[in-house]
Amino acid sequence: MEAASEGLTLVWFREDLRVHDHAALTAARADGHVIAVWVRESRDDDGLGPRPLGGACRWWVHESLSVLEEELSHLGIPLLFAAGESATIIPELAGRLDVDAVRWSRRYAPASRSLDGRIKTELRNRGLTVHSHPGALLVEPWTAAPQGGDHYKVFTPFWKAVSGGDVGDVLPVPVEQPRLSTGLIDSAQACAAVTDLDGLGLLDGTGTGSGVFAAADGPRWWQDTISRHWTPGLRGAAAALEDLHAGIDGYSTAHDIPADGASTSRLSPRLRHGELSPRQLLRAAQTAEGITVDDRTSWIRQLYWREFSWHLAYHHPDIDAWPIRPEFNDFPYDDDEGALRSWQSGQTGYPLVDAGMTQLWETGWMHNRVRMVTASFLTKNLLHHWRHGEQWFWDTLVDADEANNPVSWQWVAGSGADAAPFFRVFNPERQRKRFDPDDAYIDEWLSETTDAETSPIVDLADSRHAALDAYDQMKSTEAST
DNA sequence: TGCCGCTTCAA
DNA sequence: TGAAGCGGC
Repeated sequence: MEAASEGLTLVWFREDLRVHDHAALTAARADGHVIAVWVRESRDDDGLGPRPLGGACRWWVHESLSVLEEELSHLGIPLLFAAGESATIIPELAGRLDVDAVRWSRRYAPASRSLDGRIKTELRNRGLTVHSHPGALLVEPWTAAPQGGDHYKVFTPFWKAVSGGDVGDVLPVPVEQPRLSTGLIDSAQACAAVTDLDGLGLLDGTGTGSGVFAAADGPRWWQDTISRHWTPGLRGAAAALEDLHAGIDGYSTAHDIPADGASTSRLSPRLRHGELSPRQLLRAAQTAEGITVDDRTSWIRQLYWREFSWHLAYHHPDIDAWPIRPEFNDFPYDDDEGALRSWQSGQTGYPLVDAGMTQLWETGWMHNRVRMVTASFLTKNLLHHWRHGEQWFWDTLVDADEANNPVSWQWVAGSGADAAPFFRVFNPERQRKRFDPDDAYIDEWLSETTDAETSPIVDLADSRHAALDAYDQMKSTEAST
């Protein structure tokens, strides 16, 4: 092991809000001392950078950052906050702090990778050492490809090819460092973009699409409600990890049941914000005792669905805006504004859909099976473009990420590479009977009065036929061009 | 990781 | 009359 020198490294935290299993932080500590920064990034003129956070994620990140600041402080590492364009802020901070190196965990969305590449070049031109480290994924997207193809388009071959590989060991929390001089922090704060956590404005407003509710409930109400259901940051993540065994046990049969219980592990926001690493979860799942092969395998499979989504997102720029199958550009969507509002506010008259949309609004999270049902309802029964649903989920889910969210919507809408055939239209009444036969989930989220007062906004059989007609119309457009 | 309508066949 | 099996969408 290398002896620690007096080097100073700036570690740029992004979607990796943890101090364990953090390759960039570990490497930086091995080189000497560390100062950390998190930037609320706005996209530059070229549209580079991460997709602006939705409302629910802004709340989560605000809370999680305040915990991360504490955790880093226990290690003697100051965490700086800044808002603006990272292409300007990171080099300026590196200069003012006079660091020797800059390190970060890789991100994989094309617009973010381009920005990171640009920043890396700029820093190297100034003579700094720069390293990006893996950590957000088990499989680097450029390392897996089928024979004669550039990337996998179907999950099962991807899963067979990449699962079972060695992912290495979980890294421990680095050892504490001596306090850095206050003069150093002062020089960073001379940078105009540097602020404190509240100064980032993450809690201002409720997000782009949530005006639907804002008028009735006021802008703070939403965050206050969501916050009753989650504890972002270290303690919450550790508790979620302790529940992992219960989450895996019985998973292969129970994961389709939306009613509250131990049927799902609710780890998605932890992964989204990097409070837990996929490697750590994989290791924990592999070593959990008293678990059947079926349960273990189907749980780990879900981890790899996330990998597959990022694999697709890496290879498809603008996956949140354009269909992977281009013929869906000609799909005759209806896009009725009132229908969208009814869906968003859980007033479609179909209890499973309305319960799901209510759970989303109240908690920032929705059970996966219900996500599929509500998404099918919007894109097929209401004939809305999947992008509108994707944007609503982006704004309201605490686990919305740039890959899973658009890829899953495209999967349901039929425009994805490995998508469900379009004619698979979920029937929300039938799904309700199959997966919530005792109304446990419905009763959890819908009051009897709302349930009874709302009459269905569309007929299931008629709207299903209309969707199949629209699909035929798209195909005939395709055939004639 | 469907749904529907049709057919068959046993009560 | 309805469960069960299928093929088409």
